[in-house]
Formats: sequence, structure tokens, C-alpha cells
Amino acid sequence: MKIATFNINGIKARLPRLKEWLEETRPTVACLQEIKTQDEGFPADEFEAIGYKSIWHGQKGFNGVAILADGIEPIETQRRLPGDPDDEHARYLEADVGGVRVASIYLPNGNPQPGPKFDYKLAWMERLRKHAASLWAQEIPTALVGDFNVIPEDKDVWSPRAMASDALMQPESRDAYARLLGDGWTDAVDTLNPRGGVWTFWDYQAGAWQRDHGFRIDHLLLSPELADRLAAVGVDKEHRGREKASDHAPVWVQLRD
DNA sequence: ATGACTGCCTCTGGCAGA
Repeated sequence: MKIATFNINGIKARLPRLKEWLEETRPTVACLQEIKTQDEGFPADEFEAIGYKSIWHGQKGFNGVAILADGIEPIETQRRLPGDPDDEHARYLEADVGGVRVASIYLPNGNPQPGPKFDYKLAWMERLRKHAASLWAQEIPTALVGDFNVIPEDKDVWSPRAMASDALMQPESRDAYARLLGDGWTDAVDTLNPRGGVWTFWDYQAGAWQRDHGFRIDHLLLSPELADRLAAVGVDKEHRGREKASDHAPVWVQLRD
């Protein structure tokens, strides 16, 4: 079983690239973030035509998450992160697929920091930790995947100095991520690449892609049942270099059956 | 270096992104 996460930065603008990626790499489950469309604009038929069934949670203009599965109907278990009834952002979607609970997560960016957006990010991370703990307690094989908007350590960024004031690598953001891992979740990419240097995002600006000025913010967190099955991880970096690409690359984990 | 680019909805410029 192959579980992938991909921040596509607009499903309408990305549709040809996205379908191409699905057909070329054929993930069992693909969790998408930043679909940037309302529910009625989601092109489910386009995915159905290439063998993927999908569920989605959209919003006008920005945010939005989806879960696609190869020949399997994802059974939705949650479509918002508990803990704040006033939070209208479409940033969380969860489903059962092929015996695995999968969450597609679009964690708030938090810039500029300090400020209300950063406060929202940190509060969201605490809510995520609580909800993750409730999933953990159910002992369901679970994968929490998505754009976490956290650079976990200095080894995960091309230049810690250049990013020093960014919300993605503030000590508070990193501590919140570390607390989540401290509860027992396995960061799959980090586990198989302990020396770092793996990027999942390259800015559109300043020739970041051409200079390989990237960082790692798209993560796959596994519960112990899935961590035991961990066979391989990868970043489909080549797709970041294509025409009209997202600023993120797809990231995936291969699990033994 | 107050820089850079892209997508969205459209108050076609302002917001959001990271």
C-alpha cells in the first residue's frame, strides 16, 4: 500500500499535472491539500475516469483538502478538526481506506509571526495533537499526512538563517510538532532519512527551484501498526520541475502488506 | 533587499501562500 500527500496549490490550475502524477505513480491513497475550490467545483469525475474514488472538503478561494483512493471508496470518518466550532477553514479530512485510517491535513501557515495567524496555527496544532491522541487510543492503524507547515529541524531546510523569522520554524511550531511525535507517531521520511536534506517545497520566487532552495514541510506520520510496515519513502521531485507545477512535490510512503 | 511568483475571485487589485 502506497500513501501519498500532495499540496497541489489549486486543483483547477493543476488538474492535468495531478492526473498525470496519479497515472504515472499510482498511489493507493492520495491526500491532497490546497484544492482552493468550493465543494461543487471539485472534479470528481476526472478522477473517477482514471480509477480513483474521492471525498473532499472545499472552501471558496483557498484551503481545501481531499482524499483519493485507487479503486476504493474512502469512508469518511471526520471532516473537521474538533476543538473549535468557530473554525471555518477547510483544513482536515479523514477516512477509512483499505483498513487504514488516513487524515489529509493542511495545517495553518502562521505567517506573519507573531500575530493572530501564528496564534491560530499553534492552537490548531494543539487541537491536532488532542485528536491524534483520540485516534491513537482507538488503536486503529493510522496515517496523518499532509502539509504540516513546520520545518522540524535545521537539517530540513536549505538555510536555517534565511528562514529564521518564518512561522514554519519558530521554536513554538517545532515544539508543537515534537510533542506530537513524542506521543509516539513516526515521521516516516525522517526515519528513513535521518541526516535530513530532503525537501518537499520550493518557493516559486527567487529561483528557489533552480537553486534547490527548499525545505521539508509535507509529512507522513504513522501509528505503530503502520510504522512496523514501513518499507520505503520518496519525494516525486521530478514533478516539481514540470510545466505549471505546484510549489510542493508529492511525498509518499510504501507500506508492506 | 520593502525584491522576486502563482492562484483565486474579481472591487482585474488584494489576499493568501510559505
